[in-house]
Amino acid sequence: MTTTEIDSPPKKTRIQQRREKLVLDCALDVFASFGFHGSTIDQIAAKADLSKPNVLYYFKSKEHIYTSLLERTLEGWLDPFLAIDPAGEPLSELTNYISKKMDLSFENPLPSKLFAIEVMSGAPHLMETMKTSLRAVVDEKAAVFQGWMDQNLIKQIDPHHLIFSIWSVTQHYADFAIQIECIFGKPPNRALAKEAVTEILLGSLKV
Amino acid sequence: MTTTEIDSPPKKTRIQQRREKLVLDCALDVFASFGFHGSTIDQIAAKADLSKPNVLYYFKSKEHIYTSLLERTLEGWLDPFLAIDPAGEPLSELTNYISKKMDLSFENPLPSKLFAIEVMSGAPHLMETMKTSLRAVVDEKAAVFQGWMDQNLIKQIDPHHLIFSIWSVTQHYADFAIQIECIFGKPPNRALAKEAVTEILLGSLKV
DNA sequence: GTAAATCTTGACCAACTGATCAGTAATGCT
DNA sequence: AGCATTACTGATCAGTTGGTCAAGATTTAC
Repeated sequence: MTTTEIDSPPKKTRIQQRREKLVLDCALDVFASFGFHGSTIDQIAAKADLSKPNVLYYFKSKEHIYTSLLERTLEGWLDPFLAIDPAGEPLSELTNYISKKMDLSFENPLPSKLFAIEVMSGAPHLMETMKTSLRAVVDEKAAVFQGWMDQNLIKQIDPHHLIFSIWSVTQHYADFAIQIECIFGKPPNRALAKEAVTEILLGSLKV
Repeated sequence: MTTTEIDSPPKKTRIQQRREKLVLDCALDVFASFGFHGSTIDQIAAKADLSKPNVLYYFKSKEHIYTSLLERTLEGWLDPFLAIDPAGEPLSELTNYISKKMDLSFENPLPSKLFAIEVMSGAPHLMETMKTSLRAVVDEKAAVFQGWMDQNLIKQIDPHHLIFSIWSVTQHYADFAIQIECIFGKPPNRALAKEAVTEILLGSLKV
């Protein structure tokens, strides 16, 4: 009569929780560099300091690791995007969104890289999500942007392409961090990057 | 006294030329989707309709295919960028550059994807090039942009980040073509995309 | 035509891949 | 303590990988 029966399907041990998180963290590191086909369970196991069978004790297959990782990563992915407030002041909402995305790119670039490689590999595990939920979310926010434009709060620009532009530029600082560092000869000044990017992306929206 | 002795080192047979090109074309298709580690010689051979040993007859290893491909692709890569004329009218030069990059992304997206995956995999084969020649080229054009800004022909924006933004947005239409198609439910209207992107990227530069 | 050079292939190899399994160690529970 | 569940391991397997090689087919040059 202790803590049984509640939460019947996912009765996770403490070790299970820790190990699964450990494996997913290490898997993110590997998959975000080499994609699904280019990564091996051995790489993940080595990074997690576990034996390969032990990794497969927590996830029944390589694909299960990958899909679990995609799900977990997807969870927090659209949060800043969804947080854009239709009732807020357009330019400050967009500025804030870009700021959050740039912070994410600098502090936590791996999820962005994971998605990028998945999409470039043909998106076999994300296709359905993109065609349904992602599309719905994008269309919804595009409508919000369009509303702002109709009210003449910002200039007229195709809202979908505006979203794509913001995504591509901000995530570029995650996906292409190495290239940027090579060209600068050092890691970029984050504040400067954020400022420049914001001005480039939003400068044309001011009425 | 026919066509001998000229071009002494690379005395390529007609078959050699054709086959090497065929292999590289097919390799581009494979490597641009799965990266170096995720691709196999068998995939390339199958796509080229050649046997694996036959592919290895023309390139001694998988890595030789890959590096040859990177070299060949890099050749034409920076051409539009280098073609930006310091003496030209800034906004039309930039508009023209963006137009060319967008056309490339739509018509020939694979080179962009190839580079993207290579960079995200840690750029093991491009590191030196990026730190030297690419950096030099970017710095040179950044100086040109800075010159335009100093003459007040366009507004002040950090030129390096302007270059990164243009690259990321235009190449996004190559690298993330699948995602864009999922969200639109169909391939995007190219003219509209080009127009929107140009306005977003350059709108803030108008004096 | 024919001989030399080029081209192509099937068979093969060692290393690695994802995955299984029987058995062992550690842990949790009373 | 003692027992059941959970956690972990080495050995192993079948399939795939990059790469080799000797031998045969084809093209080229004269």
